[in-house]
Amino acid sequence: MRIVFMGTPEFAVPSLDMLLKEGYEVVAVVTQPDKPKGRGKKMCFPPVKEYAIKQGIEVLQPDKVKTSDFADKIKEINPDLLVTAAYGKILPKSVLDIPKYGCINVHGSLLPKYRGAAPIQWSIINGEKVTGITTMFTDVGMDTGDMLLKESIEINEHMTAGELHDKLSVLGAEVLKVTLQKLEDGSLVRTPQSDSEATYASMMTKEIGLIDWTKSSKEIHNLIRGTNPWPGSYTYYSGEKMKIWLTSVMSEDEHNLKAGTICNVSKDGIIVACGIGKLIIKEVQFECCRRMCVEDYICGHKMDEGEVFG
RNA sequence: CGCGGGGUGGAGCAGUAUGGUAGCUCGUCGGGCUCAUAACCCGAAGGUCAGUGGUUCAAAUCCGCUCCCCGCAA
Repeated sequence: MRIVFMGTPEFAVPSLDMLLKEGYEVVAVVTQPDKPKGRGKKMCFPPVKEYAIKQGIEVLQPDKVKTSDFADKIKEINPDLLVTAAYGKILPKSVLDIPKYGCINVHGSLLPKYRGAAPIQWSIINGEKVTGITTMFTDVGMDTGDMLLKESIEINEHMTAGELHDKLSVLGAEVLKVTLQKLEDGSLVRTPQSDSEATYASMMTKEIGLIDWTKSSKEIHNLIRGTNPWPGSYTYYSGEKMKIWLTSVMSEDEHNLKAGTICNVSKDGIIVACGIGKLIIKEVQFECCRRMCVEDYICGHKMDEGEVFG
């Protein structure tokens, strides 16, 4: 089976890897254009491109996919199937209709929940206990196509978005593998999504990471792990931006302290009063410094009880 | 050449405008106090001040270059 694989970030790499290991003929890889990245504004290849080059696969990086040029290029390649995984652009019907089997997408949530760009982060931020992978036939909407297979995975209360991402990217490859086997033996069943149950997971931005201390300790803890490692959560301490990497919920009881008040500072962590409950901060990072645990931080810095974050 | 902050005993920091004995908090080790301790008291070990070249009687400090870390921006 001739496959064109479309994907961009790290999440997509295990799926591409699986296709090759299973002996599928990946005739081209489509990925987003190179972008200047990092401190020196160096142009960087997307992870999928890095991988594809190592495997000697042709890489296409169109600026736009809703052009007849791109559709023509795919027609010329003439694949039997398109596989997408976190490609980052909505494909037009003119492209989706080209392969005889259509286009299969790997999505990092249990659809129709968390359609969109950042399902992994939002499922943690919202405190979900379970999420998973859904494979689906791609249509012209945003993750709205008919579902094929689902596999769920538990989220524990300490898991970060980064950890969940790594697990889901591997699970995604496995579910895709089974999906393709069923496609080939004709046993795939399409299940339409219930639009009324759909939710959307918008793209992550830095602003999402700003901590609102009037929320509960649990909600804040979820925000911090859901934005770890990117974009990260932060607050302000005496005018300086303070990024918070690691926390745990200390209590969920009512209290009458002002939200954001520092209750205790010790080498075990910084205890902060939230709207409801208290949170213990264990790892922080200030601008210009590397991230460090609170025990290290308080060695050379002052932070007193009664001061307020935010 | 995108902007900016850093690299100082094991950890986190001060010292750098005005060159002149290596300093603070913590940890470690030893001793003391205590029913006891993560608390307190006394003492000790531990540093080619990121590297490199230069200026100087003298460089953590001034000048040149290199390496590494981080924030913004993408």
